[in-house]
This record gives sequence, C-alpha cells and structure tokens, in this order.
Amino acid sequence: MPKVSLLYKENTRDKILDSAKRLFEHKGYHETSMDDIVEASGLSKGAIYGYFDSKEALFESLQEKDYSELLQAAEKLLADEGSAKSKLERIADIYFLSHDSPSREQCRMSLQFSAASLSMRPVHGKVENQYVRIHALLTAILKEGIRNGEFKKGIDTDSIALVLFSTFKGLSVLWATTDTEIDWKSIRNALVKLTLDGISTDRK
Amino acid sequence: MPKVSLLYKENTRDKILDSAKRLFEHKGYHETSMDDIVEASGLSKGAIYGYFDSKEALFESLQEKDYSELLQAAEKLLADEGSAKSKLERIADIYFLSHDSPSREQCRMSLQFSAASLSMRPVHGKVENQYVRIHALLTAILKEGIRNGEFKKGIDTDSIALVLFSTFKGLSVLWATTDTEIDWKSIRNALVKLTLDGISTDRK
Amino acid sequence: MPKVSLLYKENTRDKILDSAKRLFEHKGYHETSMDDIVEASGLSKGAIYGYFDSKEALFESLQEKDYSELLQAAEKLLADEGSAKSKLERIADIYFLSHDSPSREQCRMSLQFSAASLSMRPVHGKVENQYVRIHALLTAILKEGIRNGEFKKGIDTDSIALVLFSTFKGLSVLWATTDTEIDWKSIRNALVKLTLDGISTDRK
Amino acid sequence: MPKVSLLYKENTRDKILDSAKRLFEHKGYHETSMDDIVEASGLSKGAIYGYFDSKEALFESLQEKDYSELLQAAEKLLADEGSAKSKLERIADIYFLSHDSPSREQCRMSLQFSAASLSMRPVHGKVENQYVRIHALLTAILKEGIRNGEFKKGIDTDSIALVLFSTFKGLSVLWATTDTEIDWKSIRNALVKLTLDGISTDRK
DNA sequence: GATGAATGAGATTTCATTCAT
DNA sequence: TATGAATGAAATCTCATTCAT
Repeated sequence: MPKVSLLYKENTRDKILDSAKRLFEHKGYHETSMDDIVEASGLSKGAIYGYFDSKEALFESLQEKDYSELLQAAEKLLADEGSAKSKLERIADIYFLSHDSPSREQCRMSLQFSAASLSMRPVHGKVENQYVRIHALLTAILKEGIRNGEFKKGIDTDSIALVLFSTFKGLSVLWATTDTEIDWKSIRNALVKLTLDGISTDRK
Repeated sequence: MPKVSLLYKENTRDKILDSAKRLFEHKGYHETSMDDIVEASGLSKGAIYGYFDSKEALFESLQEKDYSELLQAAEKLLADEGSAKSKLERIADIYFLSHDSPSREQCRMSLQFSAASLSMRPVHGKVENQYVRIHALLTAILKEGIRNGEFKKGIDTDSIALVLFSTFKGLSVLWATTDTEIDWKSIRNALVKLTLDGISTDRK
Repeated sequence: MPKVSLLYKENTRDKILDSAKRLFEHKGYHETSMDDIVEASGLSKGAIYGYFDSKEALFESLQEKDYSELLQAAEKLLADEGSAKSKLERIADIYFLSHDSPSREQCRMSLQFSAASLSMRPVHGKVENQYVRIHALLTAILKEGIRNGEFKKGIDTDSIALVLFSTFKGLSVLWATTDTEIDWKSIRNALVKLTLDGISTDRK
Repeated sequence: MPKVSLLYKENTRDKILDSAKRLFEHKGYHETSMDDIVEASGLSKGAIYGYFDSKEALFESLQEKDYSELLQAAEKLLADEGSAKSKLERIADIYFLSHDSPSREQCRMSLQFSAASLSMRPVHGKVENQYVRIHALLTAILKEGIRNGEFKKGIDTDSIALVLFSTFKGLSVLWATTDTEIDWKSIRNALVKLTLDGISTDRK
C-alpha cells in the first residue's frame, strides 16, 4: 500500500514535470503559466503546489533531472574501457542525448537553463557545476590520451577541453534557435576529425 | 520643424537603449521592468513609450543594433586584403567584440536574444538571419582559402563553418553563464591551432 | 468536479454584473474603472477577471442580458391572446421594463449601449439586431391588426413601426438625460391615442 | 491687421473644431485622443491648448455650436408666418439639419452629447436646456394651432410635445446606431399624418 | 506665440500563490 | 488530500496636459 501510493506519487510528479517540460520547451519558461501546466497535466493547482513549492522549484527540478542524467552518463565513461579517442566520440553523443540526433526540444530546454542562470541563483549554480565537471572530465580524457600515447604531449588540455565543450554547447544553441536542419553525421565527423587531427599522435 | 534637434532625440533614444541594455544584461529581459528602465534612464514612462512602442520593441531595437554592427564588421572582412587564415582569426575577434576579451555583458545580451527567439518571432528572424549570413561568410572564407592554396581541397566547408560558428557561440554562452575566468589568448590559440592544423595545407 | 456549486458561481457572476451595472448607469462606462467595480463588488481584481475577460466583455454581458430579457418578453407577446391594440400597449410597457414607470437607470444603461455601438463592434451588432427584431415584431402586430380589421388597410406599416420604436427610444433617451419628471400615464395615453387614432378603423 | 489676425484665429479655431468633430463622430469622444486631433488638424498640441483649455472644453464648444444653431433656427419659426401645421413640419426638418435627409454624422454627434451628459455637468445642462426650450416651442406651436382652430381644443399639448420631441430624438439615435437605410420621405409623412390626424380639427 | 518632448497619474490586465471547503 | 476560486502585487501601457525652448 505504501508502495502503490509512492508509485502513484512518483507518477503524478512525473506527469507534472513532463507537462511542464513540454511547455517550457515549446513556449519558454516565462511564457508558460502555471495555468498552462495545470491544463496540460490535467491536475489541479493545489496538486501541483503539493509537489513543488513554486514555479521556480519546478523548473529547478527539471534542471536537476537533466543535469544528473547527463553527468552520470558522462562520468560513467571514465571508468569504461576504451581508447581516449572513442571516449571523446561517445561524450559528444551523450551531450546531445542522441538517438540519431539530439532533440531540438532538449536543446531548447538547455538554452532555458542557460538563460535562467542569469537570474536564478540555484540554476546558475548547476550550470556552473555542470561546466566544471564536464570540463574536468574532458581534461581527464585528454590527459589519459596523452598518458597512453594517443595524443600529443604538448597540447593545452585545459583550452582544448573548453573549446570542445563550447562547441557542443554552441551546436545545441544553434539547433535550438534556428530552423536549419543539421546533418549530425557530417558535423560529428568534421568535429572529430578536426580535433583528433589536431591532437593525435598518429600520422595517417 | 522639430523643436529639438534630431541629435537630441537620437541621444535620448540612446540613453534609453543604454539603460535598458545594462539592465537586461544584468537581470535579464523578464526580470527587468519598465519601471526599472524608467528609473535607470532618468526619463518618464511616457517619454520611453514615445520612443519605443513596447518593451518588446525596445528589446528588438537592441538586437537590431547588435546585429547590424556585428554583421557589418564581419562582412567588411571579406573585402579586406589578407590571407584566409588571418580573416578567420579576425572574425573570431569580431564575434566577441573584443577589446582584449569579449565583454561578459555582450555575451549575456546575446544569450538573451537566443532565449527570446523561442517566443518572439522578430527576434527569431534576426537570430536565424545572423546565423545564415555568418555561416555564408565563413564558408566563403574557407573556399577562398582553398582557392588560394591555404586550405586543403577535400574539406567539408559547410560543416567546418558550422562548427566554427558553434564554437564562437558556445564560448559566448559559457562566458555569459559561468563565473570562470577564460584566458582568451590561450583559447584563441587552441582554437586556431586546432582548426588550422586540421585544414591547412602547410605541414610544419 | 466544481468545488463550489454552479449556483455559487452564478451568484458571484451576478454580483459583479450588478455592481458594474450600477456604476455604469451612474457614471458611465468610461468613467467607471475596474477599481471602482472591484470596490463595489467586494471582490478582487483577479476574481473579476476570472469571470470576464475584460471590461468590455463585462459590458457586453450586461448588454446581452438586457437584450435577451427585452426580446424574450417582447416576442412572447406575439403568441399571446389579445387584440393588436392591446399588444401595442403592452409592448410599450415592456420596452421601458416598467413597474409603474421605466427606471431612469435602465434607460441610462440603454443609452450607454447606443453610444458604445459606435466603437464596439459586438455592441453595435446587438443594437442593430435588437432594432431589426423589434421592428419586425411591431410590423407583425400592425399587420395582424389590419388582418383582423382593427387597423386601416392603407397604413404604411414599416414606417409606423419605425416611428413607434423611435418614440420609445427617444423617450428612453430623454428620461436618461434629463431631470424632468415624466408623467408616464399621460405620455402613454397621448402616444397610444395619437397612434390608434391614426390607424384604427373604429370611428368613435 | 487685427481683423486679419482675428479671422485667422477664427479659422484656426474652426479647423480644430472641424477636425475634432469629424473624429468624435467617427470614433466617439473617448476613443479619440488629443493626438488624433493634432494629427487631423495639422496643428500642434500647444496650438490646440491655446484655443481650448481641455478636451472636454473642446467637446463642449462643439455642443454649444450645435445647440445654438438648432435653437436659433427653431425659435425663428415661431415668429414666422404660416400655419401651426406647417411649422410642425418644418421643425422636424430642422431637427435633423436636413438637406434631404439628416446626416448620420450629425446624429452621432448628438448621441455623444446625450451619452456625455451623464458625466459632464455642462453638457448635461445644455442637453436639458435644449429639451426644455424645444418642448416649450412645440407646446407654443400646438397652442397656437388650438387658438387659430387648426387643432382640437382638448389635446394634451404637454404630452404631445414631449412625444414629438422624443420621436425626433429616437429617430436620430436609430439613424446614428443602425446600418438601416431610412426612407425619410416616408417617415416624415407617416409621422406628420399620425400626429396631425390625431390632433387636427379638419375631417377629411 | 508655437512647438512637441516630456510628464506621471491612472487604467487595464496578468499570474504565482494561497486557503476555505 | 485535492480542489479551484480568490487574491493582490506588480506589470505594461495610455493619454490629457504642461512647459522649456
């Protein structure tokens, strides 16, 4: 009985989060009203405020989810077997939560978090933290690559990590704000080629 | 017929735009109220609405300014003398409107435009248009480099242009949302090295 | 599903309508602010906007009510038993919603609708529609009177209907705009006498 | 020189009044802004406030003009030669300022005065005063008719005067608020016939 | 006098949040 | 616990009027 009610609670909470996410992605945080969420979720005002203290808290929960999933997936990489090169490739995939290609919705949500980080302290904190950890992760991979001879010794790991992260971020923003279709296969190839050509030790 | 000079009106308009810009950069578009702008500009509500039809129109004017300046500077590059390589370097500088380094404020403003493009049609239009034109410009530079032998023949100009633009964009977003200090010298070097190593014909 | 009864909501709606009506009658539509209505109704701003989308919508609802009641009462006449003559008399009574005499308030409200019909399309539509239907009704009564021999054959039913309607309307405007006391008994008698003398077949 | 400047002043004043009138007739008093009048008149804000103390004062001036013209024309009738019957006919013509038919614009303006009389004391005063004087005039004509044997002795002059005035007013409101075309010839005939049949001594 | 930029009180409307039922 | 009507602070915008130039 507690189990059922817990499950029910989780479902309700998720229903709220899903509805809100869909709306935020589509119309943006400020343009979405609590009434919109009420309507979309099929729940009542009171119910929603039973699960979340405020609209901001709801937004932060969405960010928390997004943030944890991304970081968990990414940080699992480090422990994995495989070359540094393959890790770099896989982290790109993860960042875009790709099936085949990142969803525009996901990128729009991420853009919202970035924009909101200007005025919401906790959002800012997670944005910052995410950057720091992904940067550390990329740096670690690069260093691993240097250690095992895949990558050149002299490279500026810090800067390259930052450039890589920026490129992911930038592609995400572009994808979110633009109608252009992106050929993700080509992009990934171009990006990987550029990067690896620049840092790899092997001369093909 | 004007009782005050056009210059006077232009100054007042700029005073409004400047005040609004400072506030938008600092607190964000939605968190800034017209009352804030009234207070910051030292003018009255009526005066501001005499120059701009709405808060949105004011925001769009800021974007228009930003957009024109950026594009003009960038497109002037193409006509300039100089190697394709040097043009690529300079376009990076321009994108960040750098003195020494891009201003965080500028990047925050740009992030606002991206975020707003979700819900404001004219903003979206300009964001899209800007992307299209910068992409075209980068592609042109890359092709020029291929023509004059600086860059390799087989490179995917479209994708590389997109990656470059994304990296600029991503750095801008990072800079806007993060407290980290960025060592722009190193970043530029890393970026230029990565890119040029990958596409240049000269083997040092 | 409603947490409060429909009756409760209906009552609240009526409370708002009543308060607004009283104010509009007294000060006029434009001179009445939503704050006035808030104060008079004892509700909050939000509550009022929960029931009506705008001040204009509230005004239109008042017209709708007025309009339906009037037309229903009038059109019921046609089905009733009685001579055409008695129907004409009764329709005059109805038009002024009389107990003994039409209320000045009612007439002021009606004047507001007329004045607003210049700038509010839906209000205009109802004003127009009301005229058309009352005119049709009057014409029908006149024709009925002709058919059953009460009224002369040659009369211009269209014009007489229009004149009658105009006289009702004009009396209403006069009553609304003037401090003069009107002796409705005398007026009705004069009007009925004038009209019936002019159109009746019986020579007394 | 004083003459020219006086004439000029009159012209400017009239230009303002004309522009305002046209706008009030078309959009209504409240929906017309001083800016609208500025634009329509081609003058400046300051200029208009040089001639009129306020928007209300401007409106009242228009009423004053309307009011004087109407009353003067009407009151001249009494002194004229002619039967009481013909005077009644002519006063109908005057009330609608007819060329062939009353102008819808004129009627709309008149409706504005009626509506405004609810909230503008001086406007109310003139509306009231106009009614009193026209009523007196009509009564006088009716009594003249009785004296000279045109009209029956027993008629209720007060009530008939009021009914006549109301009918004029009502037709004016109808014409102002309705899209219907009115056949003024028929209406006048119907009205005159109804009235005169009812009050005349001659049995045709 | 004429001009029109500036004023600012006040209007309408929104919407996150509360709380009686 | 769930509901959704009610709240009211705060936002955007208007516009008659003023007054420095």
